Amino acid sequence: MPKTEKRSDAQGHAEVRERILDTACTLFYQRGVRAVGVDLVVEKAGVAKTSLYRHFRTKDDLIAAFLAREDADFWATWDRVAGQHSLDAAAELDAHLEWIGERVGRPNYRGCPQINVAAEFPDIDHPARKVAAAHKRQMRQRLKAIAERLGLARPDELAGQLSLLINGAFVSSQIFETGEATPLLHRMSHTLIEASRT
Amino acid sequence: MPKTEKRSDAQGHAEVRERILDTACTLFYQRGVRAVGVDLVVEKAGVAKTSLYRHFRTKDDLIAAFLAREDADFWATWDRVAGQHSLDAAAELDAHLEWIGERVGRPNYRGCPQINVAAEFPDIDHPARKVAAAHKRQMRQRLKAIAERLGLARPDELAGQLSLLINGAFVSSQIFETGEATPLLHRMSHTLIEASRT
DNA sequence: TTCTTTCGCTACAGACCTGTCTGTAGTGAT
DNA sequence: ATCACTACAGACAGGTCTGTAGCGAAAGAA
Repeated sequence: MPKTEKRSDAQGHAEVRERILDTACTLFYQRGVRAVGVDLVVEKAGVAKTSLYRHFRTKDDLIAAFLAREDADFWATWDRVAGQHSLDAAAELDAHLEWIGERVGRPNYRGCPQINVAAEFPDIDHPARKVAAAHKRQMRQRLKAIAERLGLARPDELAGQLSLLINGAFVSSQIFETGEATPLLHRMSHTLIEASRT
Repeated sequence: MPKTEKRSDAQGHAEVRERILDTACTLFYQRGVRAVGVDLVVEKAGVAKTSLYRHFRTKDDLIAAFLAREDADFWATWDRVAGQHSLDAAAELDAHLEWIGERVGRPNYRGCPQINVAAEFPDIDHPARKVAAAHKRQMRQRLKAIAERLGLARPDELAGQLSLLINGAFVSSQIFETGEATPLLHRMSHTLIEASRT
């Protein structure tokens, strides 16, 4: 049975990669990227260091893969929520602000990974920084699409405002009390949209 | 002449400390704290490593001193601007958003140092994190004082909104074009204040 | 003078970093 | 059976990190 064997091999291969990336994501996010060495990732993942360097050319590539996964997870949640409000752009935006506000209020929340990595690595040519930049561009783009569906005169302006709002929520979690973020986001968003209608 | 001698000695002593802290501030902000070793600080400052460790017990203390200086500089600018608008709270707030917006639009702007250090060091007991937390608390407190002078019903709510606004501007500089931040801050601030009057 | 302090410089200890290399075991393919 | 591939384990190279110690020079204090 060559097919199943081949499949099991490919599965094993991908599984090791997944285990490394899973571990790296948790450690990088929780402790910071520069604070975590590859030796720790290898140990916690229970793999050989050679395996890590087979799947990721350098640590920088692993960091980029970390942000790419966070990016994918973020938009997966976004798309799932968006799918529940395909007919009502205002409700969709509220729903997004709802889960974002809930997320930043979690106990172990440590900010947006994209922003954190950008803070740690000044070089904008770093592979991870390119992922981060693309993530923030897409954020503004998606918010603009919502603003257009709302029928506003200057959708890009509102998209910029909402981007600033969300990024602000990401980094302001410390100064807010539990459950304060979501209603604050909702109220600000409604105010800005209402003002944008004139 | 013991007095002048003593004075010159004390001046030299303080001058070395200043040179170290100046250099550390520039390097830490421009390249990130973890990316800069004490050897580099010592070399760029033109001092001996022993001098650095005479004035700062550990690198962590130097990082805290870095944030404390940034904090002092920030409020010095704030106070200077506030002094020009002692009679008009609305004008004062606009003026603050003006210089903050201008600052985040500068070419080498790399975000708020307090936020960046918080991203690099997860431990909230780190001496630098305490400085950062106090800085953000004071920000909200000062904004609340302005909201009170504006005669609003819920000054703390507006203070929270404005804090989020300013923090958002600090980390969103990348997605804005040159000169976009200030008018955006002004428009959002005016909208939120107007809505807060009802 | 002599004593003390601080300075810059150099060297060092011990730990950690990234990335490579060697060697061994298992597994599927031919 | 032999080849090709991947896995784990561990040692290693070469560099960097923080923090300490010893050296002589400069300069004020006695």
